[in-house]
Amino acid sequence: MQAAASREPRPPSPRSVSMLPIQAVRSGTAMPHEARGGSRCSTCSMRAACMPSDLSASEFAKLDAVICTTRPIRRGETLYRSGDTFQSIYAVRAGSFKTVVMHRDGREHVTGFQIAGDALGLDGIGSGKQNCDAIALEDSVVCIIPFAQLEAICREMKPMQHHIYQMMSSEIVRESNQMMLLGTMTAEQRVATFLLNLSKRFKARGFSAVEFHLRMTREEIGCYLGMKLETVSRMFSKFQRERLLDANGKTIRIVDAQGLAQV
Amino acid sequence: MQAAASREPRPPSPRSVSMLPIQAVRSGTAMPHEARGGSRCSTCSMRAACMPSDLSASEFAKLDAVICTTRPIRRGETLYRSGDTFQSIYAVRAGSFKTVVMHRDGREHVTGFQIAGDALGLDGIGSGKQNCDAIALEDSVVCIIPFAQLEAICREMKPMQHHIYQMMSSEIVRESNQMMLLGTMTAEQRVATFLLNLSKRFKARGFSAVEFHLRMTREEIGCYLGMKLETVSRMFSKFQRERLLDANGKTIRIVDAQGLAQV
DNA sequence: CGCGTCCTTGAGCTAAGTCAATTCGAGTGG
DNA sequence: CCACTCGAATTGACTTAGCTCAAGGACGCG
Repeated sequence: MQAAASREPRPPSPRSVSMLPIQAVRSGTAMPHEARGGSRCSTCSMRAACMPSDLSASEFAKLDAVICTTRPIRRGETLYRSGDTFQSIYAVRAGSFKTVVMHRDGREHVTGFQIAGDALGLDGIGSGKQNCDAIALEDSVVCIIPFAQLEAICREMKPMQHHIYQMMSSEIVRESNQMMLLGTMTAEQRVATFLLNLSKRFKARGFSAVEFHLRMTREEIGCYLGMKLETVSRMFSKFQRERLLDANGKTIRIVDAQGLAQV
Repeated sequence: MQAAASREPRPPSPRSVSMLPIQAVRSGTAMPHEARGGSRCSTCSMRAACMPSDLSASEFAKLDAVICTTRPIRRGETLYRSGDTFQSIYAVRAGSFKTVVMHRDGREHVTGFQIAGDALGLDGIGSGKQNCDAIALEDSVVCIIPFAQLEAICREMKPMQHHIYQMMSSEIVRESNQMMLLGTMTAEQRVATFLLNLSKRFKARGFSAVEFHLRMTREEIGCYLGMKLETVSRMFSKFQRERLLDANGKTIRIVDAQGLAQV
């Protein structure tokens, strides 16, 4: 329970590592911390989501030197667990995750779903320990960003510093909105808001805003929205009857976004 | 109703002011705090809450040069409003606040209560606009911390940089826990958790953990906990019947903290 | 000392939860 | 390729926690 005083074992010199190809992933096993190289931010398709837009070439080079490793996570496996020592933050490069907080009495709550381009692990900085479990909803890949090194970079690179503040602040705002949803909306409104929000995020990442595949179960959605899985299912059916939605299992087609918005 | 764009007149040169006593508060107001002399972080009784503990004297001096102004806010007045241009973050020096987010349809939700030592305004960094209203629950005083200057300081002062990350991360964790509360707990559990949490925070600030005065109405509590004011009232009465609590209007005495915890 | 705000309590209602019975569908193994 | 299995999803019937509406009481402030 007691937090360790020093939480960041100095990582090895970034420079030496970044230039080398990292050994291939061991087959089959899911060892934490296995990592592979060749992941340059400067060429990443999700760049716009993770980085400030106004970096110079030399600044990019510095970043590439630090964020040199990615890690594949299979569906159902955890990227980190509540209580793990915090060392790095992560960016989802491909796939998707859920973050789950657990109360000692076993109560569970999904605090968020992260898709490609989203950040993970920001909640660990405060206490030096991860505060939730991050679990892959499908086979996924994350970029590993050692936080101590990121902090150092931010001290030299103003746009990067500001960007990190913005990311954290945005997470605070996102959570405020979710609190509002949980505190004031009906089940119907929550589900509608959830779908529209997902749609917007998919669109922002270049996917279809109208038709998409849910990676999570009804139960996980319910756990995120503060309701039971049966209620989620009923709302899906209801929206379908009202011609707002076309839901076929996990495939969702939004028929009337405006209608959904004013539920 | 319409928020003014900026309600913070650019403070005069920090250096000149920080050494001078700040002008007296307008007559009539009964400001509930000690001497209004220079607002130096280095001598502030709430220091431990706002600052890293390991600053050198010269580092303190730099901070004192930036965080030079305080602002009194009367009960019911707003420190900032949703949509205001973000410029500064704030530390509550005395008194207390609530933060309220509002949905376009008029739905309102209280996202937090802040007491002395707490930070305000972290949610504005992301978008450059304040995301909620901050309203004083009693006559209060805040320290104004211009964010651009704070960022500059953080680039030079590693402990301060880390401290800001920690504060923001802790806010994310706090909100996660509140989401869990809203998503999974019964009304009874929410109220018990709320009271114990307040108690803990008062204790951490040197006030009694057992007996305290609520600054907010039942309605505001309900709005924070996602329930109606009548339900809040009923839970107070229930706890009183069960000898867990002694509630007399806004004065609360916690009789059986352990009992409350396992409700 | 009178008025408005806040709080308490009761009675009945309703949205969402619980429990249960099918149905669907993606994998798995013969 | 089909049968089988097991988790996921849907739907219905019934229950209940918390909401709504209403009335009365307490308190604090001008």
